[in-house]
Amino acid sequence: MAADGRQPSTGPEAEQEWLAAYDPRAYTPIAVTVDVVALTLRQGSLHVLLVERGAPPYQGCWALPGGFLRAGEEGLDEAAARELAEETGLHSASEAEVRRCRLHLEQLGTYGAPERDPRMHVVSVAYLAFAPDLPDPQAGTDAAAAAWHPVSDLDLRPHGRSPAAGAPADTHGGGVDGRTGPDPLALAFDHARILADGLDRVRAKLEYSPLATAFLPYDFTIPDLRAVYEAVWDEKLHPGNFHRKVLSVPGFVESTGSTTERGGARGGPRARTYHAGDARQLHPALLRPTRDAVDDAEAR
Amino acid sequence: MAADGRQPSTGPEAEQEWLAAYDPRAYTPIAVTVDVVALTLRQGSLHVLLVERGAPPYQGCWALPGGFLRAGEEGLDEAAARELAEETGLHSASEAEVRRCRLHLEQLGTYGAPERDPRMHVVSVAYLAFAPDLPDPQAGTDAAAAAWHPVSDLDLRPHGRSPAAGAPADTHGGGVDGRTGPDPLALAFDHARILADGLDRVRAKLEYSPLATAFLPYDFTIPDLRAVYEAVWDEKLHPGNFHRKVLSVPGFVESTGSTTERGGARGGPRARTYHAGDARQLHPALLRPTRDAVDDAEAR
DNA sequence: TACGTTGTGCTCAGTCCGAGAAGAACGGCG
DNA sequence: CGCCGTTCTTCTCGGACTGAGCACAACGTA
Repeated sequence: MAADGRQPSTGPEAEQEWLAAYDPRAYTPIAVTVDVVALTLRQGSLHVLLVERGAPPYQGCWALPGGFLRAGEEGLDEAAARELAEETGLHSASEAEVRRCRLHLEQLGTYGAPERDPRMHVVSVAYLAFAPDLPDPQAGTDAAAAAWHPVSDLDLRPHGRSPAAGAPADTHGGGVDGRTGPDPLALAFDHARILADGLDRVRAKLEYSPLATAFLPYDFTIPDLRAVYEAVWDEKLHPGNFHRKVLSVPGFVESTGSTTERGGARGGPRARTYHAGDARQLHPALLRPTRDAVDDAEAR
Repeated sequence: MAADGRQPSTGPEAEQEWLAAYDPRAYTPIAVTVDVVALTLRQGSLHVLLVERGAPPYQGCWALPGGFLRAGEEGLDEAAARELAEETGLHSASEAEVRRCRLHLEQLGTYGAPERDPRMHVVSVAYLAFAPDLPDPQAGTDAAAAAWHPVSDLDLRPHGRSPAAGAPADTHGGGVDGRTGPDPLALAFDHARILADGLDRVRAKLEYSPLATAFLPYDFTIPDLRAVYEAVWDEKLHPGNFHRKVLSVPGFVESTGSTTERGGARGGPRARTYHAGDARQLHPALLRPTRDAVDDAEAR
């Protein structure tokens, strides 16, 4: 129920009294915040928008963008959209993109463990956003301390846990390409967990929803779309089969009738362009291959 | 972020000041509640646990069981489990069932529109529970006003909206069997929406997760499992193909080696018994048939 | 005992998917 | 300008899976 009105064993008078006693204003307060896991594709790899914390706790750490829900003024979806716009500078830079629905925003989950913030009990509603490649947040705005980070640079293990304790010792393929940072970035609060949940969600969502198009500009090619799937799933896909499959799913993409101006950077013919169709679900789904290995990993 | 600590354009002193100004204690308070969509199977049809409201608003209406999150004392999962136990009388009746993990509880979503409760801004974290057939909530306990209701008796359209306005005019198959109530029960607050989201979730979840077993006792037969799918999806399934499919998915069910004591109520041989396997996902998934019709309905 | 019901297993045809390959268009380089 | 490697697109083929129907045996009930 929204705010409780129960207690059936007594009359309505005691009911009113009990309700008054439960007025949260008189009790330990709870803060409600909205955090956003904003994902985009840059240079073929998945990036997440982070802000640098300027105050303790976790001062200097990177965290998901977010802020308080404005009580009585806005719903959760509005708050998430507002936070994202403030942090990316989207409001001025490319508001047209938002209007064109080139940005997907959905609720991810809510995190409310009492000890997740040392100051007080904070309930955070996390949102997941997919965006096409956006410009860097401009300095001089709210978003000065915000930046896109490659997901592979981040430490997604549970907090502060050493690799030997509990978690499998392998690096999970995050550092095989030898990126710059020797130790992966740790995130503030339980944001590593939230980000990990967001990544699970986006990986699953690409299978049965056409949301991969949200990572691309309005017009795109099938190889562009394949690059999204390959980046999110971290797997190479068979170009021919992917092409056949995408075109066979009704409502996934619609042809524009034209092609790209030039071929690929390393040669190859021009590709036909498409834009997103009107389907909200993919039937049949675009299942990802070699799920058996994933099965084994999850069963452990 | 959990509680904001940003504002990069000024120094840390202004930071502190700003943080203090955002202390939610000083602002309009927000209440956080936890509501539970508890589903079970009774006589072959899906039922949901509801409580009757004893106080305005929506006095006399049925609502989802729920209550306030106890600030600083419990997380969201704990609060949901507590509410469910209080409302069903599970704590005394069949705690063994809970211990055996015969009850599935997962977060469904969070609802925080400012006007969803007329008294104040209430953010509700909804949970979804699957349970085997539980006894009726006993009178004389917290759960006196609680009861299991067939889902098909409820009005799941958006609030107070007449069938002609906006929503399609068809009854969506909810009343074809001519059940007792002439008009379907309306739920308090936005609980019809929450329940509808829960139903969507459970229907989708049966496809790729083995959670159908959460609706059954520890030992069950394949026809029992088929009955769960048929009730949730509201579709008849092919017995032979269902049997083949369930046994072919690794980790879905494990044979106990024995059979039922008697045949079916209307004849037929004894069935072999199984219990849930250790798989957390179904590979390959158990896709539901005739999704094309669903496609059309969702495309509208 | 007869009959309808149902669990379990089988067959068969259609569809889908992974893998490979071919043809054509393109960029870059000598 | 011609060659070569790259890549978009289409095609083929064999295996796997799915939906539909059927068979048979075991069971409850009349």
